[in-house]
Amino acid sequence: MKNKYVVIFNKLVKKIQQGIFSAGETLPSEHELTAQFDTSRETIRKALNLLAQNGYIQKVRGKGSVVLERNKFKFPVSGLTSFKELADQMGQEVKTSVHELTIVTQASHIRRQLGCPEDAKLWRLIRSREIDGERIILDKDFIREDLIPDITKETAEQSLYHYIEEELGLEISFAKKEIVVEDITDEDRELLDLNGHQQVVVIRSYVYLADTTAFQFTESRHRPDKFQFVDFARRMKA
Amino acid sequence: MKNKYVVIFNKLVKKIQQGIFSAGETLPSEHELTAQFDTSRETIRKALNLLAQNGYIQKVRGKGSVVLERNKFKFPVSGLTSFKELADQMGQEVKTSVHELTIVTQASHIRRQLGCPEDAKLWRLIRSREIDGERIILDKDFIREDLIPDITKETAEQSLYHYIEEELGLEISFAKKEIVVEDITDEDRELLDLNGHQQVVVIRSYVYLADTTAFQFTESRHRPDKFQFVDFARRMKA
DNA sequence: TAGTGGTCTAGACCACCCA
DNA sequence: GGGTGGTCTAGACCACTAT
Repeated sequence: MKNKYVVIFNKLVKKIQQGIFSAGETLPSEHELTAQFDTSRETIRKALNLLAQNGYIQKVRGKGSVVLERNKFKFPVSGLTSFKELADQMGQEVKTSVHELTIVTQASHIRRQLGCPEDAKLWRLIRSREIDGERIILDKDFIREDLIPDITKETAEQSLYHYIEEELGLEISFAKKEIVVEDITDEDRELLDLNGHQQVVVIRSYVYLADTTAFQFTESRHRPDKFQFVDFARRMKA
Repeated sequence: MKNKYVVIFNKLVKKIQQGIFSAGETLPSEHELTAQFDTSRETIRKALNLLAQNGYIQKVRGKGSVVLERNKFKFPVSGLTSFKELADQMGQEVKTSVHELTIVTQASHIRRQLGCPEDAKLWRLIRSREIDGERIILDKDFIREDLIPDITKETAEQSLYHYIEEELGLEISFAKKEIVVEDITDEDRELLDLNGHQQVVVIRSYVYLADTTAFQFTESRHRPDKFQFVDFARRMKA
């Protein structure tokens, strides 16, 4: 909350959410905002770029920054969100069960994908997520033990990301994801309430730290009727 | 190709693709690049931000811009890509069949979502996509007729986006997407080679022009075994 | 300590939109 | 023509990483 442009971004988000700036209208011009926040125009522009990237506004040359409607979709913040954040946002009751938490020394293909030493140990973590009394999601993680040394059943049941970012002070930076649909496995049958479904939606992701090291591979298997993914894509600009 | 930072971005991409800068190494420092390209540091930073947004590099404070590996996933350019671009990238033989191309005056719920006048007409376009001899994808579009007046069977079979951007000179800006899995309909059964599948992956999207007007709603229905979505998410920064 | 990227400033000129 | 956002410059100071 220190960066000036982040502070300004947050203030503008609040005003949009409160309806002080409402959809369809334009924000005050960059020049005006520069005066209001007593800063430079480039700083204002950084704040506005953040608003645009998060789908709050769209900038139109010669016209202004138009406030967009944000309600047609509920946005679970496109991209990097932990399961817990998502569940909290949805306001649903969620129960996580840890089925396996072990150290493995095999799985060299995953070790290679993560780009870590051949002798590195990996955590193997299997969790199911129960929402409204049904086990709907199966999360299977491989996590580098040399980077994240202490994982307990308790942290795995709570938020792993919170532990990594807050307690270990590591910064999670980006993730590559793949979404496909696959036939169910015996493991799915055992650990999920499939309700007759024969396929699951599989999200595979590699998660990277701020120093470019990959530390986690996750396979998240969702029952199709309870799966939703929302995305907000825009043409890339600087 | 006029903007200085875009030109620099393209030159750096080429060098990375040629392996002149290879994965794991760092690019020359911003200071150095400023001298090399005879420009200001902020301009170099814009080019580097583009590289980062497109997954070519990751910047690490105090260290440099690290070149990332780009081959673990094939990236079909996250976000806004037309079907034709995608198919071209994959190098697959694709055949598009137009099943319906009409003007509708009902469908007021879609008209409301698009935020267009109640009396506006909408194109209704239904196409199937055949890849390797199988009809795998069913695309159902609603398009504002007041913005895109002339759609022929031929343009619908070729690239609609090419027509909109190149011929009409409209700039497509961003899209909101939702991905879910649904049971098949009679229409799916009729127009797709489902190969026994009982569900399809449905991508619903609203597509916006640069002036913030929504002009298209698309429902793209994919046979699950042929569906893949790749995403490259990063923490948002300015 | 030297070098890196991150932020911030105060100007400038341009392309575009609208009255 | 006056206002808008888009680009670009030439500095400055800071936080971080390496050695």
